[in-house]
Amino acid sequence: MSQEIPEIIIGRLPLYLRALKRLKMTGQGYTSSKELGEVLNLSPAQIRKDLSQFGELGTRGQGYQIKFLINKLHQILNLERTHDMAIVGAGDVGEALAKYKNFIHCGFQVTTIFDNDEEKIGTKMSGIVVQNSAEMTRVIIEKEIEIALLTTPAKSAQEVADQLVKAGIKAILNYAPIELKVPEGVHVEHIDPAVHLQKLSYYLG
Amino acid sequence: MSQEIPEIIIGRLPLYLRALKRLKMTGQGYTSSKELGEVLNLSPAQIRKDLSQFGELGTRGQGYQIKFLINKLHQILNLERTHDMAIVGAGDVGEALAKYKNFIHCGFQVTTIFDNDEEKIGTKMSGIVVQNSAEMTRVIIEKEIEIALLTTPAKSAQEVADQLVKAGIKAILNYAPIELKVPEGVHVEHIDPAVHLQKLSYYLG
DNA sequence: TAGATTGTTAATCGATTAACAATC
DNA sequence: TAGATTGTTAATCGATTAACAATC
Repeated sequence: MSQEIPEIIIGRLPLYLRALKRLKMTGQGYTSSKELGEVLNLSPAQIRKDLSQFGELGTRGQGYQIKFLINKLHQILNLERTHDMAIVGAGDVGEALAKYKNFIHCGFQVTTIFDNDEEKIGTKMSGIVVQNSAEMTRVIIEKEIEIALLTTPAKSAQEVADQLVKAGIKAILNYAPIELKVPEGVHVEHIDPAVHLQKLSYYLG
Repeated sequence: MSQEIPEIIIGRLPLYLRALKRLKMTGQGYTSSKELGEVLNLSPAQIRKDLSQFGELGTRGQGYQIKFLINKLHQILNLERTHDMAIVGAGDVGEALAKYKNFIHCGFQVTTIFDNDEEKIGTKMSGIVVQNSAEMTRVIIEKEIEIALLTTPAKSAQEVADQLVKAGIKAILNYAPIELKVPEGVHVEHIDPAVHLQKLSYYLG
């Protein structure tokens, strides 16, 4: 049935989900593409087009039932179960992510932390014992970890990514300031605050 | 001369800059759109098109002089001076950003931290005294802070953004999981790890 | 000169928007 | 029935790519 949905649409689904959860808290049962558009600064047409990729999720004349649509998005985005994640790199960024409270509430949890620094191995970070990176492949497979949060320095990021791919990881959230090479079928998202700031800086001119 | 450059192009310039700095470290003097494309997983044509928006920055037959192009991008992106930033919200995310080491090396520095929690006001976070949010407008103007890192809970984010706008802030890096409404001329970039993870999660299905 | 690579035009591709019949 | 709002088609818009003359 469903043929290849454009990545740009997949990227918007979490925003829809976030907005819907927010609207649900206000107590209302239904919303419309118009209302969602206002909340998200998107056009109603775009929202209808995006959602229609996954079937007829609304009702003409009434709009979208919030509860139903949240459920549907959970299904589509594979959020019906919690995903286990590993942090690779027990530096400041790794620590911040280990402490980050929103994850569990969004369907994710950090279960494992790796580092190659002898000083750090065996110590606890946010309640989790830091393990030796040398054990990474084995542990990832054993614990069925699905997602890696890559927080090593740029220098070693590609090497670590290669190991993660070997361990069967298909999803990497990359905090290292470098573009990673990964084979087809492995997905990488990038977060680099400096890149965002430099973009903002342009508009200060 | 230069008429309205598309935002999508501005967003790629920091990536070019990052890649160029990396190439410079290898010691080579020139690069090409082909090489940059390989490093960044972009097409050479796109890189040439993007750069040509800002004049003839390369030399036919030779490519781009790395030093010159880095300089030029610094000019374009307003990175020839350091930008002062304020963190609003002294929680875990705020703390992580206060500690983040890459900023200064990219042309940014955190000079001020605000919070409205009596317990936190007056304490130090990464060497910076947390100030009362009630003083925010005054302090931002006095210290000529240009960029705000918004790390409050979603609940208060819009209200804080409104105050920031009143204080004359034109650039906000928003870590709160909510879309902000800001007037024309104010620029917002969003960072929400959960949104990236939920996108990745789709591809695990 | 031959090889390399830019800057730029035209062609292609894909995403967004407008419009409206369907239908609650 | 009248009003509202979806799902979908067609039109528009903008971004990417291909191709090549210019030129080092």
